[in-house]
Amino acid sequence: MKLGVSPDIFPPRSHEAKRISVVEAAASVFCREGYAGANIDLIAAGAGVSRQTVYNHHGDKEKLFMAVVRDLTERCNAGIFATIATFPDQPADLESDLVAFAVRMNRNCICNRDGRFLRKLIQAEGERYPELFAEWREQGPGRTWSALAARFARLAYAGHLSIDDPDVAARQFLALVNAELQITFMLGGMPTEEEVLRSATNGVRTFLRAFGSRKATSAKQAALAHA
Amino acid sequence: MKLGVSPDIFPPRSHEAKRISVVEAAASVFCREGYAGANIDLIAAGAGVSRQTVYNHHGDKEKLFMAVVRDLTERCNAGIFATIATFPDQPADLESDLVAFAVRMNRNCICNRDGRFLRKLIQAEGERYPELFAEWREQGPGRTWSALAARFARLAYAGHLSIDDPDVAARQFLALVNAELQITFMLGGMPTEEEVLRSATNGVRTFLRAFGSRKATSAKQAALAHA
DNA sequence: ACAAATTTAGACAGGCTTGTCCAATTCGTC
DNA sequence: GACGAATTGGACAAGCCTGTCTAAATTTGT
Repeated sequence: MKLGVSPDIFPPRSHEAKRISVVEAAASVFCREGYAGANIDLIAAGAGVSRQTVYNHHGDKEKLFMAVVRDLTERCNAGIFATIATFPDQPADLESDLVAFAVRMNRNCICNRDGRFLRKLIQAEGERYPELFAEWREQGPGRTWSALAARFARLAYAGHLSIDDPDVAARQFLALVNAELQITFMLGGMPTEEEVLRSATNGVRTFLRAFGSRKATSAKQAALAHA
Repeated sequence: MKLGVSPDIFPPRSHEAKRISVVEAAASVFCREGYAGANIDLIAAGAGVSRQTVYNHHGDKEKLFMAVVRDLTERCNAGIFATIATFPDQPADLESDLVAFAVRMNRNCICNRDGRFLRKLIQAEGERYPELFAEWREQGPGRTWSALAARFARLAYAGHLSIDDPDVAARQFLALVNAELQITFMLGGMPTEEEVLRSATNGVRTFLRAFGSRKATSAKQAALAHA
């Protein structure tokens, strides 16, 4: 075991660590250059690995691409469901709790590295690999919307919201809190913390104007009147 | 018809027709395969011309790509502003008029061939050609939102809506009426007429729950109470 | 119909990329 | 330290693509 300072930029890594490193670098290059434009040498260099190692681990370019997509899909879905678990089921202040939830959702799932990469790969190559992205579609957005809809339905049942169709409300919630980030997303950019917060704030405000229950609203107005 | 101008200013009609045909075919191939994956032979075949003609008209692959983007940007912006001109400034039935407007917007600008192609090119190559898409960004979304915001402000001033910030309302209107089409757009697909109508109907309903003026609402309720 | 411009098909060089092979080196583990 | 597995760098063939060139065929304007 070497105890001296290693001059290498890349410290020694295990077999599995290298496999992961290759997938990470591949994700970056596939996203930046597209599938056809991606260069295995560039990926190997990005991973700090020889080209042969890339082939040893993943066979060929297409298998590597699939590994990248599977990896991103899995991590993104995990992040999304972890974040949905933080939904404010018993809100202290509904508006600020929903804004905070929306910001978490954006920061942890949509704007982060994995989210942006997966979105770009889906947009660029989705038509070429239908079966690959069909899995994402069912596991990801489908279940996300259902889970979110269930949470909103619970809020409505508890009297915090007035919702006809929880599925529609869930989709519209996501659309609203991202309304001002569309352009940034389309160009693959990363919105600033301020932009995320502003979009979420405006979106939640509109969402509550549409779906806020009259009970909660009048209670709040009464509280304001008392003060 | 002849004005005695030098003939070389007027290229033969089929010359120009071929130029257009090449750009159209190029748009299709660039979108399907990405910039790096696009093949000039494929474009030439799609346009029904020889490869040399492609080079005669457009120089090289990059110039051809820029011509494609400029073409799509121009046509899309023209379509968007033509559609915004049909905004219901004096609505008979606000809800159904806004739904019809949203459907027009989707059908003529967002879901049509040019819209889908331009969106995909921006997503795939936007970071590689910042100056090219910066123009689109300013001429397109920026002006679209301003124009739409102005129309909503007028509706609010006339008492049909209750809006704090017309710019935010305009962006949220677009986000809401497209809320249920996101997945289809992401995969580059074309939503059915029913999907467009349903998304617009749900979106406008929520929009009006949030921004419908109390005057109009209470007038409607009064009318219902009278009946 | 004639002359000029345009288009075509095909060949071609040059460059780049994928994927393989191999000998030398390094790593992990005993 | 020693042994087997993994890794490296480089060379390599094969294929693809861009962009150029040419000579022949076609179209256009007059």
